[in-house]
Amino acid sequence: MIGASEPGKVVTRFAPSPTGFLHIGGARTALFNYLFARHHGGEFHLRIEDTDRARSTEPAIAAILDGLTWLDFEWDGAIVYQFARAARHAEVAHQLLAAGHAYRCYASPEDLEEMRAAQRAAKQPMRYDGRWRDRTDWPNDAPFVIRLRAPQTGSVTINDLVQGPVTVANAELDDMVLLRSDGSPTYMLAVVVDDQDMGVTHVIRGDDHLNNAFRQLALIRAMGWAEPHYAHIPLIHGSDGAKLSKRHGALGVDAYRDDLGLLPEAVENYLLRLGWGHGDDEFISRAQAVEWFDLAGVGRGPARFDLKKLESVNGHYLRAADDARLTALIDTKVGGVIGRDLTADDRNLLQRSMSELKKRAANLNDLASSSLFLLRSRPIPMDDGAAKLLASAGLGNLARARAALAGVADWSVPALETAARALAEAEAVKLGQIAQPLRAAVTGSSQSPGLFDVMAVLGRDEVLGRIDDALIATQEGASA
RNA sequence: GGUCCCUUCGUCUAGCGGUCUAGGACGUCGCCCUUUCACGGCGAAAACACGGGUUCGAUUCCCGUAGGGAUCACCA
Repeated sequence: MIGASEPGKVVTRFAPSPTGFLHIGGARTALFNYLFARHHGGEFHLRIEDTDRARSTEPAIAAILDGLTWLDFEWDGAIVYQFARAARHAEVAHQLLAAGHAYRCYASPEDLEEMRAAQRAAKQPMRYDGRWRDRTDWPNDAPFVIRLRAPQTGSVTINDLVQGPVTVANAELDDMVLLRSDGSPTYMLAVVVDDQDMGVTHVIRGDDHLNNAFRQLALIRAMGWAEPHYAHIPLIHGSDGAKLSKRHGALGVDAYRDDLGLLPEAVENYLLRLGWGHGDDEFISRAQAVEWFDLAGVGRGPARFDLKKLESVNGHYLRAADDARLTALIDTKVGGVIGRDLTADDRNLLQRSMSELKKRAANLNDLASSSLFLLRSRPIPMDDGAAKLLASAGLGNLARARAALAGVADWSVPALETAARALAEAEAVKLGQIAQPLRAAVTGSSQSPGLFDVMAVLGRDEVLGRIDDALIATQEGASA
């Protein structure tokens, strides 16, 4: 036993193959395992299935751990590396062989390919035909594999916690390979032995493994081990209903963080609601998720991935997030664009604007780009909308607005607004006639947070300076 | 193709025989708020795949059909 556990305690595990990044489907499987374990006060373990030496990589392992850590799915105990346990797997295979529950098969890959070709031609199901099942006339030095002597009659029913009772006839299953001719264990053997040794009580995984469960059960029964509970959750599909691929956002979770600028709690909440629901609740905290999560509520059909909804959920969490945290999260993004490290003053400026900025952003990238105008040095760049506003407003209005603002003694939001409104009234124009050109001059854009809020945070000198910049630029543009 | 599984608005879902004139959310559209954009508020269009049963009564139970998915390696 390598996974410490008390009798009756729930033990789950997440067991990814380190052949690539932690993708969104894997993250959801991890989430469900994590939540189920925590809900029952049990343990959540992590096992890296690195038996495929050709495809397993160190960077992939690092990416998986990084993703789980970012999502805050804290695992219990030490990480189990499957490859390191190969000797134990082989030991079980030989135990089975000695007990007569497994046998040597000397069929070569070519023999088997020939067999399958014949089955294909005859439109028969392609299954190992058991040709070595009862033979003992073993060639001396020929390589062989060890196959499980699986039951051939009757049927097996799994009471899957998600799928319900599922029955498969044993005749549908063939004798799977346990130990390869080079002595290495197959996945089927390794999974069963590791789950057993780790004390896993609930196997929660993608439903691409549902068929495997029946064969694994045969192995478990041959060993006389305790049978775990199974829960096979449907895979996530792309927006077109096809299997999730890179086209639909089957990215590593690091891409959700770095490229899409999403918050981990948003990704978690979205993943939780994908295939599972709790009444009409849309926003569910970690604590609530732990309290409410159950496997029976997981849908049996594949759910489609919807980036729009994920972004919407992210917007919700962004608006709820702490201003200092958000400021820290966009720090390097912003610094990269303006071409310098942020100063303490910069950060202070960002943080004081954050409550307004975050209402307008769906992700951290939007948040960072919408905050740039605060930190840019004069003269700040004008976008097309701003240039158009300034050109049509004319010099007079902007100059009069500047004069009105310059006369404001107390540089506060209400005082600035009062001054602008007074000017609009005196000129007999709508406030927008005054505010829009000002917005363009001060923010370089036709869209921004509340103008008076912006002016208040930027300060008198900076605001008047920016207006002067715009006046000069407009004058030059008009005379050119 | 064999086996297994699934099927409520475009999408995620609520519903677990009568509460359904089928609820919520995203998206879409309209209105309000308003100095812009957002946020927020209000409202609209939008679904029980189809056909048989069972039942006094089916979105809910059963069986077909269609559609979708998973899987059939000395890969995991």
